[in-house]
Amino acid sequence: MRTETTDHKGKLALEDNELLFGGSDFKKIVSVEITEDSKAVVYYLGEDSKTAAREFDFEPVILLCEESLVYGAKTKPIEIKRLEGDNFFKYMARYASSKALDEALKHLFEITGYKPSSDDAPYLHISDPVHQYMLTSGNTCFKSMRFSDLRRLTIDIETDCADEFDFSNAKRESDRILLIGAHFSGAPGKVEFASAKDMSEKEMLEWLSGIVKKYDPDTIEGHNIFKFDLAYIAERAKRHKVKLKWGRDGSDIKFRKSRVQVAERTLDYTRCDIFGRTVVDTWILAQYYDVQTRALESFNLKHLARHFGVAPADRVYIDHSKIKTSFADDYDAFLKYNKDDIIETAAISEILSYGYFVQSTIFPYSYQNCIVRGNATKINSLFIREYLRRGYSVPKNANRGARMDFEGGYTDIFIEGIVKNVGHCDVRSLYPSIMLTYKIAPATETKDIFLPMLTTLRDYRVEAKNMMKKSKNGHDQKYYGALQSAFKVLINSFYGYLGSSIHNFSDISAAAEVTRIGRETIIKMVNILKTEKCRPVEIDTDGVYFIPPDGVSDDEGFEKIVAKINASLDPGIEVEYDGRFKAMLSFKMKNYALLDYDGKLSIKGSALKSRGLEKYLRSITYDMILFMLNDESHKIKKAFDNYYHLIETRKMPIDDICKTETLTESPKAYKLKVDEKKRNPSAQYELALRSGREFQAGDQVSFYITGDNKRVTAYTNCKLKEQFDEKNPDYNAAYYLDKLNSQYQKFAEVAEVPSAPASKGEDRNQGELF
DNA sequence: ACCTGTGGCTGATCAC
DNA sequence: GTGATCAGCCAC
Repeated sequence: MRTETTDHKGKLALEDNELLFGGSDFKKIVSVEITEDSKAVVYYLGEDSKTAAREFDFEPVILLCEESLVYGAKTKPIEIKRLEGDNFFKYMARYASSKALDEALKHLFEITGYKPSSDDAPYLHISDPVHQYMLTSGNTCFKSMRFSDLRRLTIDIETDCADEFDFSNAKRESDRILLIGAHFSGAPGKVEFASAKDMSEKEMLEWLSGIVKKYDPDTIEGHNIFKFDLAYIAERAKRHKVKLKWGRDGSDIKFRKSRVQVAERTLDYTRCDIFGRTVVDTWILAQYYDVQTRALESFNLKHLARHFGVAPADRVYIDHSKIKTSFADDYDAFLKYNKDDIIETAAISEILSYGYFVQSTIFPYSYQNCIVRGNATKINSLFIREYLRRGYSVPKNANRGARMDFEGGYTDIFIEGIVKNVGHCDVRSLYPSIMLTYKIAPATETKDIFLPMLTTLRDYRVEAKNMMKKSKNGHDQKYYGALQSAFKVLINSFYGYLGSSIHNFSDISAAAEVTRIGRETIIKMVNILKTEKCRPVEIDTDGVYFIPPDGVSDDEGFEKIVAKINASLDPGIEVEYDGRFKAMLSFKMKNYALLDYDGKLSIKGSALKSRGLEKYLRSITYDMILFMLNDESHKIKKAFDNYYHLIETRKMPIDDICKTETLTESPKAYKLKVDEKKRNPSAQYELALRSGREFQAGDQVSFYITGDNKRVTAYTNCKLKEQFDEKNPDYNAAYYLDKLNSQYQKFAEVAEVPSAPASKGEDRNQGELF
């Protein structure tokens, strides 16, 4: 392993590690596809910077627990291999073609009664042929490539439909595409247009197909491209009988309904596959990003561009309801608007997709699937790839069906209220460190690759971080940054993989052991802190906030305390001092706010900063906490009165009043449940159903409450934000004032301010306003 | 068709 | 009113 050296492009020569990057040395692959006549087409970046293709026979395999399972099928395998060891899947049958394999699958279903997709089947068929080919060949995408080598085409369309998110409008005769903009990464900053001003819609679609052919992109990218642009384009193409032959083999683009899991959310979308290319949707990338950071207020492009600081200085914004007028009356602004959208999308994509580009060099999945598949699923493929490479049998999941629960991290709160001079320390990578230190790995993982892989990842991450620091140019710095954070994601997913119950090597009792040691470790930390006369404030899983003894008020003092903790913990378990804070509001478990010595406030926890909270409530919460931590509680009342007045007179803007919620299931699924009394009705779904628009799981709905009583039933007294009329504000002031008041009351005790704010000299008790 | 885990807080709804 | 339950969001 040449981890110290770099190749001619300055990349770490990590890619030689077969455990992580697969056993093939086929470099610069940009895409792998399987054809109907069972050929694997490998597209790669050739010496002349042009994309070339090589074809191989695709001989699909199937794993069996018994050799005899395939006896008697119409087609015979060309090879049956006995895999070593005694894991459940002991035989690998190889077939001459996909067609032959299909016959075998049919036979297997007939004799076992299990479908290939069943977890209980006595055979294992990897249904994604591209994945299977990569898995068995050891190929992965993008090895020895730079992100800038990717040929990326970013597109965005403007249409004259009334609802910018509803592609179903495309079905209407009257609807049409007004503009298509396209940006190729090889010509940064340049956007080409096809406009309804000088082309028919049919010609515009043909123009776009021409652009795809001309630039031969590896990726086609866009914001909300799955749910809007491609769906709309396909619908209009159907109408004009235009074929969208965008595939590298000249094939049509293909659609199918799919879903992607993003933490607790499931997003429905229409997946689009283009032969030899990858579709990248920044909307989906932003969803993943938000799970890690919880920093996004909205997933619209305007908001994202501002968040990532990529909005052009002279950015043109057009209210979507005015798109048509702008097209007719202010065409230059219209073009600039589309161009800005595209430039921003390309920039956001570069930031958010880099990590998946790096992942693609590791996992035997297409770039597209590296984006939409979960981490545990991807990690699973590493084990299977390596087991098969060694000719070793593969276990079947031990926990199927019966889900076992196990205990997680320890969380506690010792002091509630405002505290000053608080330090924080945490165990560096708690769960991975526990797995490595105490050698916890899946029981079924007999070839002993789980921990070595984890060690390698950890070492590589350290190295990537060093390289990042040493980098002399922005490009390298970004690359190593993406690399180290991709490693971090993987490292952290190993524990989740153990605890999952659906993968081949997952092992819940091992996961339970990891968390048990985790709890033991953090309790030990707290006890040492107490011995050192510190007062713990709040702990959560791997870290502690604590007040030091009197007299300790600088980093050195805190570091000494942390050193004491480290001295008592097992080698391999390292505690890091993570900084100190001027003041802290310890509110509830997992809910607190920190004021640092630069005066910056950071807020954590769903009770204090949830997107489910209306903006004005988030805002007053922030104000109150900031005042409290700065010893300016006397200012709270005035702020409260301001908010109160704005709501009372309905001058508070609707953006601050409305609530935005994500539909976690489709309105149809919701309605079924409500009808069967399996769930309660709720406003966002009722509005989605009433709107007439086709909402899907993962879509967001912004709405507000109407009526004049503070105790109205929300789902019968609500309107979409779009229905709001500024000139005739009809939100329920009493309802929102009551919420304002409750929020105030929550903090009144902590802040030691009057418990009943008198806004207009009225008498109020217990915070009751009405 | 898709899936890393547990723990905690809050608001909305409904049965009692 | 109160408690139970669910859904949604968030911390780690």
